[in-house]
Amino acid sequence: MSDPTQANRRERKRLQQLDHLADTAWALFEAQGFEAVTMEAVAAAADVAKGTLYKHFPVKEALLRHRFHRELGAVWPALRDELAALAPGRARLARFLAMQARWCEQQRSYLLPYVRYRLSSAERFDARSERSGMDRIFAGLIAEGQAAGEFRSDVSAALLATHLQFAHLATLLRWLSEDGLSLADEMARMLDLVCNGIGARP
Amino acid sequence: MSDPTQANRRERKRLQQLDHLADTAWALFEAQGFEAVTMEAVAAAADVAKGTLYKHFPVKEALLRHRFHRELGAVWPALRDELAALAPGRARLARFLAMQARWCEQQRSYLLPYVRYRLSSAERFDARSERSGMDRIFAGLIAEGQAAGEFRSDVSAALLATHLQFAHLATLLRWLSEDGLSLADEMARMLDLVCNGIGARP
DNA sequence: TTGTTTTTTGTACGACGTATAATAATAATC
DNA sequence: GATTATTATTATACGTCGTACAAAAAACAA
Repeated sequence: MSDPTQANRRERKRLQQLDHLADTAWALFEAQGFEAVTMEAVAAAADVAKGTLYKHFPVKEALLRHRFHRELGAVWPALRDELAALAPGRARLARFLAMQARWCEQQRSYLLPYVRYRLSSAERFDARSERSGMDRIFAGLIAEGQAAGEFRSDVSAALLATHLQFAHLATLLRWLSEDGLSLADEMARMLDLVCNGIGARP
Repeated sequence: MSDPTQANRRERKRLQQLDHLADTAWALFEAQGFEAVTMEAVAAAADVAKGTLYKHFPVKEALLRHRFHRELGAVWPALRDELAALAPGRARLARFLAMQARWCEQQRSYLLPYVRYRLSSAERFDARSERSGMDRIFAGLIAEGQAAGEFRSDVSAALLATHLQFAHLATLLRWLSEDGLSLADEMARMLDLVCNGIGARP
């Protein structure tokens, strides 16, 4: 296991299996709904033992996460180019959130368990754990804005990003729980709150 | 059941039972730790069937919630008087958070499951559900600040309060997950972020 | 090939939370 | 005060989650 190319092969195979598991799970979710699909069913459909499934995806919501992460990864490069045309900082953030909102509207049925999962899992605070797609993107956009002087720099970019992300998740949760809200509007208001704060302008 | 005094008696008895259940549960938690105590054990210790316990406390964390709610209710009147001496808005909020931080430090071991529970339960967005102690207090402090012109009024007090509360929970979660942080400091910084936003001051 | 390490498997387990039919307790009606 | 209707409680069974672990299989190194 000292050979690096062997280790890479191993890792590539592992990633393939992750995709395989997440894909079969996704097919079941679409057919029967997230709640109705049990982990055993996913394992069976993927021709894998329960324990193996759990090893790679310790909770059911992690299957959603993998899928979303991959989807985001696929469109991110193009998105990134489009954002580059905008001023760093708030403008890019606003555009990103607007696009994200459209995507969320299509994933609405899977979003509630996912948002809950993200909110209650503390992994994002573990410095050693790899940041997920959204985490990294938020962090990047914040850091850019900070560098451009659009965001305050007396607080670390990581903390600002966390702050933004919680507000983001909270907005999603509210949108999911109440009817008749426009997600794009709510996201725009959220960004306004996060950037300007709740204090009255003097 | 049309007699209001009968209904009140009923309700009083129900509340007593809630307290009884939460108290016995709390005793077990202190003896064995939250995770180690099963719901069946709580039910047995309270001389009640499992189903009854679940009827009143649908998830284990709700037992913590009841306890915390009651504790807060006990000290709130005095706290409220003390806060009244301060200017409405940010000053009161800052003081309240500082006191809350001291209390949280004593409850640290129970706080992680509780914070996770609060974050992932969407009940606070259900307009029909009664707001919990902290919810109501945040909402009140925000509304006071809004009335005094310290907080912006182009956004509803409810939304501002939600924003604050998520930031609050996020800060708790971070404090619980990382070592060596001063909760009071983190709360102060959080309030600064919430009030002033992440945008650079012009 | 042989020996070693890592992964997968199968299965059992404890706890959560749900559901339900039978039973007890409480309120309302006569 | 006895009777009926309502509501709360009980006991129990159930499905699922997520964990644990020993046995088997696969991948790797020699």
